Amino acid sequence: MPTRLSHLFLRTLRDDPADAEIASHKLLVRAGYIRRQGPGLFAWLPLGLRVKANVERVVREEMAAAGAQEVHFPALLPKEPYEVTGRWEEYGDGIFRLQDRKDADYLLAPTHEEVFTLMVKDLYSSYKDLPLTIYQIQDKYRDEARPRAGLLRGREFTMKDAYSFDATDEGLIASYQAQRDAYERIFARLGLDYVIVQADAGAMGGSRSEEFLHPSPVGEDSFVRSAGGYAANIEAFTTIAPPAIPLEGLPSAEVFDSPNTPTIESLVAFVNAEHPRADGRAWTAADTLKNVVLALTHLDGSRELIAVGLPGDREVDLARIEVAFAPAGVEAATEADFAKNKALVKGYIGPWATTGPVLGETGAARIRYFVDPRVVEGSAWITGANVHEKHALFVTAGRDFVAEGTIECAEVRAGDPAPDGSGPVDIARGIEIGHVFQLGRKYAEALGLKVLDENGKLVTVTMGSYGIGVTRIVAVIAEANHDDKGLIWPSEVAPFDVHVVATGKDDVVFDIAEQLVDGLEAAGADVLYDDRPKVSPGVKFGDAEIIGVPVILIVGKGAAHGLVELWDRRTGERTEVAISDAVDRITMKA
RNA sequence: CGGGGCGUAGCUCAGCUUGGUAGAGCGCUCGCUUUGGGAGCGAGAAGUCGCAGGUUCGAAUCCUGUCGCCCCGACCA
Repeated sequence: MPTRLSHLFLRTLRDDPADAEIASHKLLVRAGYIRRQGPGLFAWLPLGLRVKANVERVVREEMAAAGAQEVHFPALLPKEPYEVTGRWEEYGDGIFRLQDRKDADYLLAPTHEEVFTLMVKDLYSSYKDLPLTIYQIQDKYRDEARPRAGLLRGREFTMKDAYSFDATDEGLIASYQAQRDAYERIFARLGLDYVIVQADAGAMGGSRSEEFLHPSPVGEDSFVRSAGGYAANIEAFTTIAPPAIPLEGLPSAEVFDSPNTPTIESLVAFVNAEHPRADGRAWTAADTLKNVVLALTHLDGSRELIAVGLPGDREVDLARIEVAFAPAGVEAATEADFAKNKALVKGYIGPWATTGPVLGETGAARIRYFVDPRVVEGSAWITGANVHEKHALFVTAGRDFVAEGTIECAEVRAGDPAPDGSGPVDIARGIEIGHVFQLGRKYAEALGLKVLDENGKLVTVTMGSYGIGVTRIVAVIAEANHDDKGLIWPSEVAPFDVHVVATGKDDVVFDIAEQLVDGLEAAGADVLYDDRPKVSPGVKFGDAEIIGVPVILIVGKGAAHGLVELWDRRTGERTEVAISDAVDRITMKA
């Protein structure tokens, strides 16, 4: 049966909704695919549901081809499994929690590693049962601090999440590769550009992790890539450390007065004026060591001050630092923090003083100290002397101070060298549409998922988890496929194969249109039929454009002469065809 | 959580400075006309002006509080 526009639950809107910023959000609402229900919550209308179902169909087909089996878990789950793995606490405010009538704690699952693991533990106990990959397409819930951009970041969203279970490391690699390959096929079929980037695996506790990013200026993820093929999420980018310098013969550190130089800029100007370099080159911000005091908030709520040292020409990147300290939170230290720690002289902090080390657990400030990878042994810096209006020259790493370790704490810049030697990187924005993880044994260990191997020994299963954001993909496709008139769906996910528009006041056009609709349906096409009487052609054409079915068949003024028009929504091209040829032309195309 | 903005009809918004019976366009209903690019005329339905308190003879408008939403940042598999 064709879908008749006269009865379809749809109202297209002439104005952009006031709360929408990006094209996909505006158009999906205006074209009647979705409606907002609350912050980050959307209802799906008939058109939207069809597109979403098409995305899910592609995912299901490729999951099946990759040997994954579909299951379905509740979105509402008891907290216990999440307590065992620590995620009940780790998620903090990030999940929706609720109680039943007996006050037992539940959550709306943000992701399902725990219960998949437990289900496999319940049913399987032999290596012969593995490998196994199971998946579901299920709504997920996250209490996002700030939902935004319509479907791109919602608090309820549909995700395909797959989990692989293997007895061996080699098995995990194969299972991971099978999902990764499936993802490439899925995105190719959906016509979506993507870049596979190295991701930070730390938070999920795994060994290898890659994200599929769709490059887009509205994306929330920054990633870097080099012409030589390196690509990484900016949080996973690693800095090449320069070679260490032998300490012998290096000049000693010397403290100097530096009145009114609380910033890097003022300091550089001052040393160039008062302590110029012997070699004639001017000092730059990159010669200074900037020490920034941060506060970690650990899972138990305790607060720990730390310091990071990095070249003064770089800003700190808190997101990259978070990776190093996950799951602890990181924020800049407050005035109160400085007030409590007298050894930290704001504006003049350095790792070293004439009285000995200052930063570091054994230093005067008694806080842990980490440095950027560029701060290698033998590198000498201009840095704070821990006395108000005093700095020091030639403070040398490995001699005057020793850091607890190196961490990635500095911003990444376009032009920085890729760690694999493939050249300088540039920085772009992307939308995460898929993520594959080698989880390893973290969850299996915590939940006790073991199988007997061929020697009769119990071994812990190794796992992978693989996500695709289904609702997000609907938005991304809309974002990538529209013009100023409306949506333009790729045929694989379009809500209909063809949109038949009957226009005119003569009953003949409607009779001919009905026959064409029947013919198209008989040939297997999904048809949207604009059968509305007394609606002007302009309105019908406008609705066809905003709805975005790629193939439009206009039955109108030419119908009496045996002609209809084929309208390609993407190119705008209209072709007159004989009524008798119309069905074949369309179904061949589709 | 920090900064900014906004809450008035289904939607997009005006009115608020300077208090005096609630407005427009779109959409919706009915009638007539119109039918290849969001049509015309006429007649309608539709709003606790986010909420609560206060000032006042009188509050959408002024004051206080509060809730919500949007944007930027922070956060975010």
